[in-house]
Amino acid sequence: MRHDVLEDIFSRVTGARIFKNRDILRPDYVPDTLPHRDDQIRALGSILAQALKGTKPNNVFIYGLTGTGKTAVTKYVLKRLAEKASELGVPFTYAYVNCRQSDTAYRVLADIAESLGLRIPFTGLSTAEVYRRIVRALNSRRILFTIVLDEIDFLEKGKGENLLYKLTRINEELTATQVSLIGITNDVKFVENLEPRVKSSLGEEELVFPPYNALQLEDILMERAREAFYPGVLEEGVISYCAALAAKEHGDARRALDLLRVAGEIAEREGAEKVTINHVQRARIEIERDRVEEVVKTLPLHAKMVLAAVYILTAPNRNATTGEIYSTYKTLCRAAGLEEVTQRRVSDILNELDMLGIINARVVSRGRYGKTKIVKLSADPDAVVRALKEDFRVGPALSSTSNR
DNA sequence: CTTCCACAGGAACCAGCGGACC
DNA sequence: GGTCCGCTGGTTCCTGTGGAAG
Repeated sequence: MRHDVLEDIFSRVTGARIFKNRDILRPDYVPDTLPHRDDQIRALGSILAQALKGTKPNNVFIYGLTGTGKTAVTKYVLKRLAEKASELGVPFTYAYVNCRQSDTAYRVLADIAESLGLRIPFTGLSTAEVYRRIVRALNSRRILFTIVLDEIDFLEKGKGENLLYKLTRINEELTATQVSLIGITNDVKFVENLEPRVKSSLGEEELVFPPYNALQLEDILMERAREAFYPGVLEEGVISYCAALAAKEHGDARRALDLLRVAGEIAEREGAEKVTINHVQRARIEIERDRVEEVVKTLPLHAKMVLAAVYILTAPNRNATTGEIYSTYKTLCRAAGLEEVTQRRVSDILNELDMLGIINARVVSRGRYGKTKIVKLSADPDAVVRALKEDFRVGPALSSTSNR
C-alpha cells in the first residue's frame, strides 16, 4: 500500500541500505518455518493426513486471535499436503476462501467453484445454482476436497449459517468425492451462537492457537529480519521493542511485523543508517493514521457527513449524544444541499463507525433525560479531518463551525 | 414506587443498479 | 431484451429500556 517506486529509486541513489527484501515482512508472506507453532502444525497435519490414505479427514475448527498464525499454518500444512499427495498420486485439492473478502454466501461459493476450475460470474446466478454446479463438478471427478473458510465469522448471519449447514451436509449429495471443511475464526463467541447441528459437524476437531508472548514474537521477528534487512541495520532493542508493543496487543504477530516493516521504511525514507526505537514509535503512529485515513476515505457519503458532525461536536473533553449529532448532521446536509437520512439510519451509521474504531459509542441512560449513545472520536482527529477534506469538501463548513 | 425521556435497535421491506442468463 | 439475481444503502414501524425526577 505504501509501496512507492520513486522511494526505491531515491533510496538507492542516496545509498540508504536498510531493506534486503521488504516483502518478507508483509502480512501475506508465508515463511518456510513457523516458529512456536510446531504443536499446531503437528495437530493439523495429523488430522489432514487422513487424506493421504484416501479417507476423508475430519472437519476442523481453528480458533485464535488475529496474528496468531492460523492462516499461515493452515496454508503451510495444506501446501505441504498437496505436494505429498501429488507425489503419492492421491487426488487431493483444496479451496481457500477468505470470508472477509468474500463475505456473502454467493461469493464464498463462487470462490470454491473457481478453485475447482469452474468459471462463475460475479453476479447473476442464484446461490443455489452455483451450489448445484459445485456438486456436479465434484461428482464428475474423484478427489478429496478440502475447503478452508478463513475468518468465517464474517459470513453474514442467517444466510451464512444456511451456507455452513449446506456445506457440512454436502457429502450426502456426493458420490465419488468427499469434502472436508476447515473453519478459521478469531471470534470465540461466533462458535457459541452457531446452530448446534452446524457446530457439531464443523467442530469434529478443534484447534486453538494461543497468542504469542513477547519472547516468541521476538523469535519470529528475528527470523524474518534476518532475511528482510541488511545485517547490522537494526539498532539494539528494536526487535524486542516491536515484540513488546505487539505483545501488549494480544500477541499479534502481524502487528509486530507491520511495525518493523514501517519502521524500516521510515528509516529508509530519511536516509538513516539504522532503524531505531524512535522509528518504531513513529511507525506505530503512522500505521494508525494510515488506517484511519483509509477507512474514512472509503466511507459512504452519509457516513462521512455523520462523522463530520461528530468531529464538530466533540472536543477533547466533550462528548456528543445521538440527538445532537443528528441535528448537526442535518445542518451539514442542508448546507451541502443533500437530503438527510432518518435518525434510525444515523444510529446504525454510528454503530458502524464504532466498529471501525473511528469513534467510540456507548449507550448510557441518563434517567429522566432518556437513554442515548454518547459518542466521542477515538481516532486521531487530524487524520479524520484530512481524510474528510480530501474527497468531499466540507472543509469550510468544518473549520467555520469547529470549536477547536 | 412509578413515570417517562430519548433514544436503542429489531423486523420487514424497498429502489435502483450492474450483470448474467436464455 | 426480458428476467432473474444479489448488494448497498436506505425507509417505516415498531417495541424495549435504565434510571433520575417526581
